[in-house]
Amino acid sequence: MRMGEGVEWAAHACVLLSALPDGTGLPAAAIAAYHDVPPAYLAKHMQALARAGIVTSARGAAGGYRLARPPQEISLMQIADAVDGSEPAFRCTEIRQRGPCGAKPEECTKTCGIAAAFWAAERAYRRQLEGVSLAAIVASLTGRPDPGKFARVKAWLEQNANG
Amino acid sequence: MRMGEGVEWAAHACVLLSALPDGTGLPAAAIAAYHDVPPAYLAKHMQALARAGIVTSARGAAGGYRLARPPQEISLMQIADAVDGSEPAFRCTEIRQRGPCGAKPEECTKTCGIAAAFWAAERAYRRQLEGVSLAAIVASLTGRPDPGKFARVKAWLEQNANG
DNA sequence: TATATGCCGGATGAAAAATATCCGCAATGA
DNA sequence: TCATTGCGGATATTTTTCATCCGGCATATA
Ligand code: FES
Ligand code: FES
Repeated sequence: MRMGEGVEWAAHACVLLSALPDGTGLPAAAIAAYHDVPPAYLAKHMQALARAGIVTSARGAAGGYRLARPPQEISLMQIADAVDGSEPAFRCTEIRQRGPCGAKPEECTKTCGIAAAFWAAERAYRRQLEGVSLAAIVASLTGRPDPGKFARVKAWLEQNANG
Repeated sequence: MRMGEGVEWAAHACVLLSALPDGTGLPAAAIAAYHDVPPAYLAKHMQALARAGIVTSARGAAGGYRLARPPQEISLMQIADAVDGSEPAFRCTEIRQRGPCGAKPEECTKTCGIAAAFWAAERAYRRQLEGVSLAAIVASLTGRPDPGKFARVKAWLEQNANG
């Protein structure tokens, strides 16, 4: 069971966008350059974030991406859903209805206990991620290591942001 | 993020094995026929269950599979791990160390907050599945619909089991 | 011992999904 | 007008999953 690597890219992109000065936009190409990932592919993921309403996009010269909401109101779950899809990981194919002793459809009014257990576990997973906001992530990242780092990022942003 | 469909097969296979009379074994081909799934492929998953110590296998005439432990001591998590692998779904590629403002390795002594959040959610998922025993699944399945069903399964097993 | 049964593991192939790129189009500001 | 930038679709490449097959070995039964 593996999650697409685009989720890591998108989450870090959102962290970067959270440091973007108000009223400016950051082009997808700049976000890709910052993280050293393929620009065309990251652009796809940014489009997914835009469709999900997590970031807003402005086309044309002086355009780019910025967060659609304050970081407190963006959760990791929303980012992962936008990029990786929100379908359940466990897919029940109603195997209990197949074979020589298969249950008849009218006997299967309630979901199979196995599927129910997996889906309950996925709900626990989702509940956990819904409780982690982008703001909390940023706080855990910027607080620590070296104040110069934040300044360098800010300088890079001012050079590469539009607006 | 999707889980292999072999997990559903293996879980149902374990449910079936839990109804197997003591001292008998059920060949992989019989398990496949019971669920109407490709025999050769299910055999692979059964081998994985055997390697994980969830079922034991007996070769030769009158051989087959049976549970290695009582159903109370088998969890859905163990089955999923055996069949689908136990690697974390979220893979951190240390993207924070890349690009023009990348952090130096010596700054990255602790795991990135994003990866930590995803892995914490996966722990919640695992904790949930570890709490569901095969015995609980069987109870939720056999209690309900129709007593004749259980008898039919038993009869099928007696016809197809070895031992 | 001979034979049939049945698991084991590796090799192989087909199908699907993830990864990655490109291009034409529309929108926007200079 | 013209350069810039996001949008969406089409396409190509790589990786993973799904599935089958076969030779080898172990075991029970006759
Ligand atoms: S029938 Fe799909 S999990 Fe039981
Ligand atoms: S560097 Fe991998 S999740 Fe942050």
